[in-house]
Amino acid sequence: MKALCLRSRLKQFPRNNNVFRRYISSLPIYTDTNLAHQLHTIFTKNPNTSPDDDPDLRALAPFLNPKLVETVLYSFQSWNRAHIFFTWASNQQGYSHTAYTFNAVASILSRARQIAPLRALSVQILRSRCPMTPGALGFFIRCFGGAGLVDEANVLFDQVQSEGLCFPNVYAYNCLLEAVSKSTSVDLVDAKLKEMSHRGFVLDKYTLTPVLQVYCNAGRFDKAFDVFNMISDRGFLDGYLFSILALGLTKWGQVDKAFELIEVMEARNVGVTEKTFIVLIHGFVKQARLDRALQLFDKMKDSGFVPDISLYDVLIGVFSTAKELDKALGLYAEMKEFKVQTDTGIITKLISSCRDEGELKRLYTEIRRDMNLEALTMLYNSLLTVLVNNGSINKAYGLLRMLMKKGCNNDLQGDEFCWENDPNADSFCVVIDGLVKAGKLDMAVGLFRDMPKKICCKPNLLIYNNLISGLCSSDRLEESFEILREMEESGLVPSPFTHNSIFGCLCKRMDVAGALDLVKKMRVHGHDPWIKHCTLMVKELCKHRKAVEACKFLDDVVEEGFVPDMIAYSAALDGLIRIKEVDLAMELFRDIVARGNYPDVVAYNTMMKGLCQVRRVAEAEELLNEMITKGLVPSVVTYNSLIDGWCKNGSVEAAMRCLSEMFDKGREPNVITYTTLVNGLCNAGRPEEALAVWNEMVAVKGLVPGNIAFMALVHGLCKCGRTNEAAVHLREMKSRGMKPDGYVYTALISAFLAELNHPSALEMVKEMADEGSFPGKLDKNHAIARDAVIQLLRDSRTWSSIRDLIAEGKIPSISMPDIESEGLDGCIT
DNA sequence: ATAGGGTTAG
Repeated sequence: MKALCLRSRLKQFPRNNNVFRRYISSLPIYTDTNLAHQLHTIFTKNPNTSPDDDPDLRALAPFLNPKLVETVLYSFQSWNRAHIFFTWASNQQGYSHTAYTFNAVASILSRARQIAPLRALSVQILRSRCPMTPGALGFFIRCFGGAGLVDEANVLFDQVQSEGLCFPNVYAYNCLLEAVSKSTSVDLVDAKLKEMSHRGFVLDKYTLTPVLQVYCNAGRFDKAFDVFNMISDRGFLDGYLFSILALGLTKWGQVDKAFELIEVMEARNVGVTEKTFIVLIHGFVKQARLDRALQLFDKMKDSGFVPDISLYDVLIGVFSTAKELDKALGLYAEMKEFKVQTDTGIITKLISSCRDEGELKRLYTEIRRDMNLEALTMLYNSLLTVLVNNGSINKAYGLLRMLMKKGCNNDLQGDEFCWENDPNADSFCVVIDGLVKAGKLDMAVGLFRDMPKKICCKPNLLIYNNLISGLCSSDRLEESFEILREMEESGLVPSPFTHNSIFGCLCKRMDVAGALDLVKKMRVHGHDPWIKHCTLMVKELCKHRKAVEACKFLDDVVEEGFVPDMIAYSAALDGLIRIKEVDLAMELFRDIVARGNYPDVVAYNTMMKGLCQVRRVAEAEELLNEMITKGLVPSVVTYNSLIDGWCKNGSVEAAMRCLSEMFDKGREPNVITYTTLVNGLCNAGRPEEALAVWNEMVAVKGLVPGNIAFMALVHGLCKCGRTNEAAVHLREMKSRGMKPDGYVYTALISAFLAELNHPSALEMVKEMADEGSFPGKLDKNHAIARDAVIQLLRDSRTWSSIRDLIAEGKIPSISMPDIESEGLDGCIT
């Protein structure tokens, strides 16, 4: 009894040494204050020496007794000291812990949430075989429950019984149930309830409350309502039990039922506590039931409670995501009425409730006085963001510039805002980013240069990255390097994005040496160069017929330890093929596997195209078989390339066969397939079949031919001498809004001239001239067009029209001397 | 607050 008394008195003391010392000196005789003090001092002051080596401790050990140990345990501020002392005491000869010393250390460890030592303690208490009263067991179990060690509590509860150390009473059971109450262990609860009734225990309120809690946690409302009714029948019902049930229902989405329960409480005059209101409103909001949340919120106020800031915060938060500024402001006004102190979180939510500039300004006028400088800057930055997102980048820029002018005051003309705050780095970030996105790089750089040299405006990584990336996209590489240098000097570490922005720019410029230098630097930073930039380098080099250099670049990148992917290699393959280095391409293609990549369908397509173009269709066919063997599925592109190859190789039959096979294989031919065939058939002098194929594409397959397809057909028909049909398709093409180019017109004109149909040829020249499609001097078709014009000038039916076109400048590229030299000066006035 | 690049038709 005395020990219990002592413990509870000790617990009231804050863990403060002076207070403790004063207390120690007032202790009654039965505790040796001097001893307790000495032990406390030794364990506090020598944290580094092992207690076992301490001669002073060895001297004190024989005087240990449970009461002393308990006193000393509670005297430590740190759980760790207490634990060390407890362990030391455990090992002293002649001393044994009692349930009370175990409980003392258990409560200390539990409060400090020291799970592992607590677990060890449950083993130790069993091993020590110390007997305990049901009350002591209950206390111990509650320590475990408080630390969340539900299973351990349960096991221990059973073991102390089977070992005969304790026979639990209702209180001990209740403690166990309380420990279990945070869990969803319905089975465990049921088992314990059964045990209790077997033993003839009367279930009281403290039994049934945790039981209800567990049923609610597990969503077992059938059982929960049974228990609830049982509690009600026994007359135990109170607001707390209602709130457990209501909150459980809420957590399981049954908001309406929870709300009904509150109404029942009101009807029965069971007071709903403030905490219940708060917890339920939060729960309703979490369940996205703003309607009920607001209803309950009103009830709460009707009951005379002043809602706390957390409720205003969460409700304003909902209105803020819905962008309902008015409703958010309504709550805010109410909050002020209740004199609830606002905070930054709420101000932030109000700011993000604003949809546009107007709303931000309104908000500013309404809550200006409640905002501190930090909040003002936030509002200001929101305004800048809104402006930037609405495309008013100039306005955002202007505002920021205005703010940068010190002594910003009420005279700011034309603006209702009065900013007395300073912009911060975020302000600049928003505007610089906006300027970069709007392509106003010079302004962005200028603003960056003018950033005030203050800590709050120190450019951050995002600013540097955005600026460097913007400059790089505009090929302003030198400035990017300069800014990168400044960035590093300022102590910021470039991110992979920073380096890759510059790397991409170097690749776009085809600066192979520069790119490789940077890759070396990046490797030091542990940054991978983005392969898409390597691919870009390859593409650009290939565009300039430098496919060999591209391959070398890829090799060098590999040398640095970064292996490009198949896409980069495919680009290189294509580049080699474009400069007719098919054998080199083949070599690379075979080498790719050795580099750890597997050629994919696109790579095969590229290779096959290359072979077909140099009439090595048989090899292309071999590749087709190879890819199928490797489990790759040929695409429409694959077949299209092959069809083209066969057509150009004189085997139109094979191409046609392929077309029907495509259907079988489920690779639906597309416009390109048909166009290729139309072209091939016309070249083979088979216009009827070409028209049939065309018809199948349009009428049967419902495909929509584009510019190139139409031009192939028109050109092909001209070639076959089907000029009139060609002209019909030209009409159709134009009626569908497509614009034929000089190539097609020239074909038609030549064809009409060949048929000696000068009037029709003239029509075509007119159309071509009217559309400004007359082939320029550098155009392959220029000579043909010019010859046609000359021929038409020689014909009395057509010459005057041609003369007019020349006079109007619609045939600009035919120079006078050209015509005069033909001796036709009489035709031109 | 950050990926997405390679292949086919006159």
